[in-house]
Amino acid sequence: MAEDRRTRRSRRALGAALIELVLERGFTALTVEDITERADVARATFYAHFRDKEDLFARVTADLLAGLSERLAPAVADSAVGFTGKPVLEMLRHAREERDLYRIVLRGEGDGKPLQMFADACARATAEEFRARAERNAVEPRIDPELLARVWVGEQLGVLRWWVEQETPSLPAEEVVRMLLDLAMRGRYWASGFEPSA
Amino acid sequence: MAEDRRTRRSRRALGAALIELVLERGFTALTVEDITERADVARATFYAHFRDKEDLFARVTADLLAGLSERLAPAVADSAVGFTGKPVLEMLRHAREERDLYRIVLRGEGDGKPLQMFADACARATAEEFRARAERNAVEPRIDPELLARVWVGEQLGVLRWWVEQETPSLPAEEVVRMLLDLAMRGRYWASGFEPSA
DNA sequence: GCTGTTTACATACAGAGTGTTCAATAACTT
DNA sequence: AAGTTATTGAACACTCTGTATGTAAACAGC
Repeated sequence: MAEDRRTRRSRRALGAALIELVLERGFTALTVEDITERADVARATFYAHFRDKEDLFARVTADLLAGLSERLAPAVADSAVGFTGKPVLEMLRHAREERDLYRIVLRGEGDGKPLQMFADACARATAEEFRARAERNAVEPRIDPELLARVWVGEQLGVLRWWVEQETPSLPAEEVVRMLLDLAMRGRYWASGFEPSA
Repeated sequence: MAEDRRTRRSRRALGAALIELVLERGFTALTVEDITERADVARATFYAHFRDKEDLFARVTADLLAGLSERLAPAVADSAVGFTGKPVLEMLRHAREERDLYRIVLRGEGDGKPLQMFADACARATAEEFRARAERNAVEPRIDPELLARVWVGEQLGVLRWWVEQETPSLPAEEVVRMLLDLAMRGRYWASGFEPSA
């Protein structure tokens, strides 16, 4: 008794319909009936599975996050310190496969709650990592770890959003990671070949 | 016949009520009646001024943006090249004064449209600036200007969001700007006192 | 102050969407 | 094949929306 096939069919159809429609019209503009109609499912069936449309959206994004962390686990274990590298590359690949959903989430659809929660979680973890490094090396960091974490996360999300919004990516994932690493190590002014101005 | 005092009173009360309530319950959870009740205004009056709640929100944020660019104009003129400096400092000060609204916008409330539009506008302008610099110095940039722009904007917004969300800022605006400048010039690894890892 | 104009108000209304319930039917599992 | 479980369409009360009123109040200019 793994799971009834009808249940799976309905759930998947509704999830897929939601993604399609959010891309077309935006989350708030949608009605439950819009979704069930696209999914070719009765409205009553929707409520048999989900409380409301935000519930459906929450589950879809939760699944995405689960898929991401599953893929990230080995990469993170590899690169020990410093996230910019294998983990980021793996995330870009994941984003390429699930581009539609990434677009939706990164646009902040659905009140932006999933996005903000993800960003905050990343920032907290990153800040902790930075603090741990400072501790380990017995250095007083000149840059506040909290701020550094926000810089890092903001940078990643900004680039990721840009990358998934392009029709056909102007840069392959590997190039993006290379540039980000370069930037992190040498700074922005150096990277673009100029001296600071003001 | 500058403007009827009643009109101003109603508009302001509704705008203020919206800001309060969005912070308390989030934009989508609000009804027009919630807003008019808080503003102590009849519901019919709301519709005399605004089409719906997104219209009200759009005007409130448009005013904020207008205020920002007004304050930014002289600072941008000063620092000629390179935004990270006076303009950013001025923005932080503006954010401190209008913290509630900044929180709302940066959380992506109201479908995140104002935020995304602002971010995209910044990114386009920044990318153009980077390209112009490369042109001017006749250098082939090792980092894609488009990506660099997204990095920059993502970084600014990430830090800004963190900064306005704190109850009492852990760092004064001047410190934040100093660190951002430092980061931009020397890179992240150097800044935190460590060598790159992977 | 008076006067004509403009705004605010309370109320009512139709329409859309929500979330729930129910009995009949269809699809599934074992 | 039998028993279980999901889907369906219909009906329901409810909330919110956006519009349209006539009336009362507040306003600007003289």
